[in-house]
Amino acid sequence: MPNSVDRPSLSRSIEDYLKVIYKLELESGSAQTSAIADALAIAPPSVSGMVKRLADAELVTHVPYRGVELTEAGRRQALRMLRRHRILESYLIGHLGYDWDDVDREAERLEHAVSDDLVERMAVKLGNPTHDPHGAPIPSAAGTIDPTRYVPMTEIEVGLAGRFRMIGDADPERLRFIASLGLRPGAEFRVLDRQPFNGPVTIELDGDRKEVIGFALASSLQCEQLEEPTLP
Amino acid sequence: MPNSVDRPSLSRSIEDYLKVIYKLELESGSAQTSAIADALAIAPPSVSGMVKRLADAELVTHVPYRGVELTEAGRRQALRMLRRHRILESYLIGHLGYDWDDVDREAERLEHAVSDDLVERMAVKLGNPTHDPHGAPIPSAAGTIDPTRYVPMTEIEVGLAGRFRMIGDADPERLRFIASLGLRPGAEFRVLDRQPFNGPVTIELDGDRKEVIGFALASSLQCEQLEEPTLP
DNA sequence: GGGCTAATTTAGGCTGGCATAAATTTAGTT
DNA sequence: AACTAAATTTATGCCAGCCTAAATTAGCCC
Repeated sequence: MPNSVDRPSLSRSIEDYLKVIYKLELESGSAQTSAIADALAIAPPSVSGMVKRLADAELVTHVPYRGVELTEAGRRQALRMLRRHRILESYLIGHLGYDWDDVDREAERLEHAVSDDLVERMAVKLGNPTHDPHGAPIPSAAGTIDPTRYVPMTEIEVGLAGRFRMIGDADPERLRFIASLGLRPGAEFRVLDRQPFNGPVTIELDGDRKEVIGFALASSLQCEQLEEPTLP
Repeated sequence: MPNSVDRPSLSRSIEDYLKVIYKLELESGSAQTSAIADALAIAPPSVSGMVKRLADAELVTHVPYRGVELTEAGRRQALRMLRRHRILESYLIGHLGYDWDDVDREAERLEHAVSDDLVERMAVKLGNPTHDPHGAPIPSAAGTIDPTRYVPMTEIEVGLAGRFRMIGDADPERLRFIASLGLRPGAEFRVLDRQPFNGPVTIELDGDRKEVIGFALASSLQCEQLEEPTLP
């Protein structure tokens, strides 16, 4: 019996808050009330109220007017949710015929309902993957996660090669579009051109195909830089 | 797109009420406030309140002090939940290694979260089964269900043969015990003895093994009678 | 450092879903 | 027909989570 006693079972709402706070901390270092409200599509005062409850439960620390930070317990729960979500996505795609772009909604609903036991059974069926089909790292059951940081495609210099690793976005239309370009996690490319003023990026794929990608989209594509820039 | 518009999405609580009311109607013809309260382990006044809401939503008709009856819409939703539950159980057992006795809890949690789409995908993977591993009929996606009525083991006369078809109970301990007797859905037996005053039933299994089963347990075993009683 | 704006929190309200205590109805005696 | 026990409903209240409107605070500009 790996589970200590009975889970206090966080509410669905709290689980969502923790997930969002984790992502915000990751992206911008801190989680502010309005950013949380935006991400969850609720009004800022509602966030203030919930933040108080989260702080009471010692899942976050809160400095008034300054934002919120996950405690160790909060981080553990957030990673647990992330694991659930990504294992679920992987399983739905691998064993139930879901599409790359279509799977997020379903995983979002299930992640609040599945037991840890079920998640681990799915993980076993999948061969305990470390990355999901979007290229995102899957936290381990113990709560550790691959800390690799990627760079947005918009920051790779012209002339250099890169490898597309992960798409943070979950919008099905964007995912479908990316897939239609032939960009799947692991795909290599070379940056041919980068327009100034947040302009589009042109890349070469498979050694011959050229694709032009808008700035907003390109900056959501997390990549690995495969060559060092030549010093001037 | 089989789904009309967007589901009004019943709350988890309402889904549970409808399921319980359906089962009570099936077992005893009617669903009374206290029976619902018992089944859901909540206080009777809470049921009164919810019944009002269910009646407002036209899922149920309510005659004060007399109990409650599903409307056509309520019945449809109840059968939808039953399908979810039984498809989920079947899938968890068939594809994720869950045990017969262990699966109910997990299905109970998931049935409120899965989409219709996912349920149908699971059904396809299972080959669109009509019965779940406990022998219970699975409603079709269209909302029809095998109307076969079985009789409790306690009502089969001494000397006659029967076939165990279905166990209504979900208590893991009871399920394990039944399994340990070698009683699986489909198993044939012959009633050797039936004690009066709600006494135990003795059956013969596999042509030679004798088992004595207490009244309470035996009356939860839904069976088919395989021979007609000889007229006196 | 005074004042503006934007972010945040407080105040007060609503709904769903539960509870307990008290009133009411039903049904079964006698 | 009246009484009583059990079932049910009404009356209130609580908590989680959301809302809007109003007050407060932080950050910045001049």
